[in-house]
Amino acid sequence: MSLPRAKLVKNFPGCPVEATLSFLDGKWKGVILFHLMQGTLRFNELRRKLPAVTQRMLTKQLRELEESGLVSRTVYPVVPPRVEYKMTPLGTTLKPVILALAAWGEEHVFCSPEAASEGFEACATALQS
Amino acid sequence: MSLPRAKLVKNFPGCPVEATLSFLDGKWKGVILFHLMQGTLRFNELRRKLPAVTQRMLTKQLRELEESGLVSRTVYPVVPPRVEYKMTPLGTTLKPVILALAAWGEEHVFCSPEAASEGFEACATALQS
DNA sequence: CTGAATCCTCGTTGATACTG
DNA sequence: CAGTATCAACGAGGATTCAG
Repeated sequence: MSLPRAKLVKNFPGCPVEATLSFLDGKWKGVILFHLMQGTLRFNELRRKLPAVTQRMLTKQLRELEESGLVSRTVYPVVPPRVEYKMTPLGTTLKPVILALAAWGEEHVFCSPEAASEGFEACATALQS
Repeated sequence: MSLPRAKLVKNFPGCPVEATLSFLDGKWKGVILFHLMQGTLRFNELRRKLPAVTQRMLTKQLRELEESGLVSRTVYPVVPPRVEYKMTPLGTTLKPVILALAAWGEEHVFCSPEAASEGFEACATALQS
């Protein structure tokens, strides 16, 4: 494996589970990663995927993901500005983890038809390939 | 599946990943679950496994895990008090998730020989059975 | 469109001491 | 041993405004 190691921004953890969780810290990183698994997204596209997140928070979490080396940020020098976010190669190694999280959430938490109809399951299974 | 659904303590999430993460929220739940995967543990045994956590926080996180239905708490009416914590059947369904988190942490975060020598890998693989 | 800069609140966490 | 109680501090996160 020649991938760069994930950068530990905060204190060194005492356990690998804690280590991984520290990268998903904050309230939105897991969800951001989940959506970026499906491909590159622009800033406002991400905002629409995360109806509850503040602009400020989305920016902040994205910066932290970038600093961790899980997400890359590409700025196109055009007017109006265009900024695209996508997973880095290191970020894609988190796919099995995100999928495990999503699968458990679907199986043991979600129950409403609304949630089921949003296509989480189809999305997740499609990403398994 | 006849298991009870995990109880959503806080706001209803908009995504299954967020849902699962909400159960691992707080700084220690993931690690607690990781250690309880290996079997029942008493309160002070858990404290020794989590050198950095305060007594107050450990109690709080355990209560939240109990409220979520992931961990059970058994009090033995003896002197001195004896309280045992173990995963519920629902909690054990999180094993694949915890293992995924642990595996990624080992692969992409940990690098120090000290950490490696603590037997995380051996522990995790042993639990796969 | 994609942010940065402020200000402010509220919850989480730590420290410490006490108890059955 | 396994907690509870209380106080204080910090910082994550929200609301709002300004900018290239």
